[in-house]
Amino acid sequence: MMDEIKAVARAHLATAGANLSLRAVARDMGMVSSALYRYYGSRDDLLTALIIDAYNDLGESVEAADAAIENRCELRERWLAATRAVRNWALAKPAEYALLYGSPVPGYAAPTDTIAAAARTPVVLARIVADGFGSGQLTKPGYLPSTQLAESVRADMVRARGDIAPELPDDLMLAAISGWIQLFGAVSLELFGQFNNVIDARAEFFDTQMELIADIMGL
Amino acid sequence: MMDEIKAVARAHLATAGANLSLRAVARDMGMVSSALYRYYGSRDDLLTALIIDAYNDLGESVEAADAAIENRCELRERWLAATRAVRNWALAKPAEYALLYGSPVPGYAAPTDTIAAAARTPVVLARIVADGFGSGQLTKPGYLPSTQLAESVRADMVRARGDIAPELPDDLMLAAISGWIQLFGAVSLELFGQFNNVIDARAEFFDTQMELIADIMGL
DNA sequence: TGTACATCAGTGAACGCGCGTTCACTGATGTAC
DNA sequence: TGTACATCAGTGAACGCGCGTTCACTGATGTAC
Repeated sequence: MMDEIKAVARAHLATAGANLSLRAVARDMGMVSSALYRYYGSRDDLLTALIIDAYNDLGESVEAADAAIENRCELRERWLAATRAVRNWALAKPAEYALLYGSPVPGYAAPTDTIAAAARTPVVLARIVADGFGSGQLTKPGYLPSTQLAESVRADMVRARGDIAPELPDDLMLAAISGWIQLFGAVSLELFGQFNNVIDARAEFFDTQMELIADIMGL
Repeated sequence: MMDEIKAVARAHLATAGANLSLRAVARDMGMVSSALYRYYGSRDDLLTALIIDAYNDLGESVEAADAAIENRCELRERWLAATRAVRNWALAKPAEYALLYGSPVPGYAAPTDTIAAAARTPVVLARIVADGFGSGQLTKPGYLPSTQLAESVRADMVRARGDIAPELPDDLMLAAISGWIQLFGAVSLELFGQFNNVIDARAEFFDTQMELIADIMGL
């Protein structure tokens, strides 16, 4: 059924990148290409389903990694566990990572259905900081920026913390977003080949970066 | 001649992404597709030429932005100018940015010819830190990590600073690389759509991030 | 218990298009004697 | 000044392949009477 189609399509992503071919998927399933139209209205619909699945799969991994830290006050442990989960997921499923965080697929515009699934991972990261603030354990980032926040950036921070952590101060929210950027920057540069001939000790290097940004966040 | 082919191919990248089509390029030039083979041995050769050109174009922008800061001791100004040049270039040429820093093109392996061109931008960034250290102005990062560097990461730092700044201490080199990650993380997340519905004040937000990381680097 | 009908997953042919690459060739230009 | 030749950019047909999507259809299964 639909799940089997997605499974085969996922396998194809791994070799063909985002150039997903309906005919190739059908071929692998021993079907004729037109049969897929009973399940997905078009190639883009299938792609959307794959993207949502991938966001959810990543989100679940990260949620599980965070949840596995029993002492919820060990904020740094939670941060390290969650960020490692992102990297491990990306290494295990590079094509799906590229689908989510790589170059946009030409001619494909992600529908709004994807945004809830896309938010799961950032929410875990934000929640770590919010939990720390909520318990009084974390009152300010480990490093306060020397420059003042522009009003427009402040407005973005207000919206970004939204329902997750409405009471979180701007500078903590900004620190969390910096961590988010550092995390996905590190994973993307590694996966997309920019570490070749530069960084060999990749897991250790990643940990170093995440420890550093944890310091900055004050975890 | 060859430059005109590349110019047309670049225009195609903008609409078709990395799915560059030789036939489409030839069509736009009013030629027959086989004529291109007089200039490029294959589609991959053309792609390689475009990648090298793009790395050089970006590198030149960044070098020029850095060089425009007359007082070479204004390290923070140099850092902000160089990083803004990366972002501006990426916004002006999103398809070329995606070609360099986005998902790898399926079935294409970048030849080693690209690495010298690819290094130009990182070299500018590293040189800013190295200049600061060389002049005695910058002796340590603005924030010292709480954890010790693993031996394997230390070895990568040694190689990474290579000929650019052989005398640079590990922690400064690491800070520079963190800046590199933050920079490309911020640009990639913005360009690849992860800021949609999250960050609106993009230029200001980018500056905020680059100021913060400049603090961390000690600039 | 047996017949008539509806459902619906999957077929196969077709439409109209795309692609990279090869290969023998044309025909204008420039050079050598 | 005029002819013979070489160069070489670009042609056009072909090979063998790919694609997404549509549409009338087959044929097995399950349901209703």
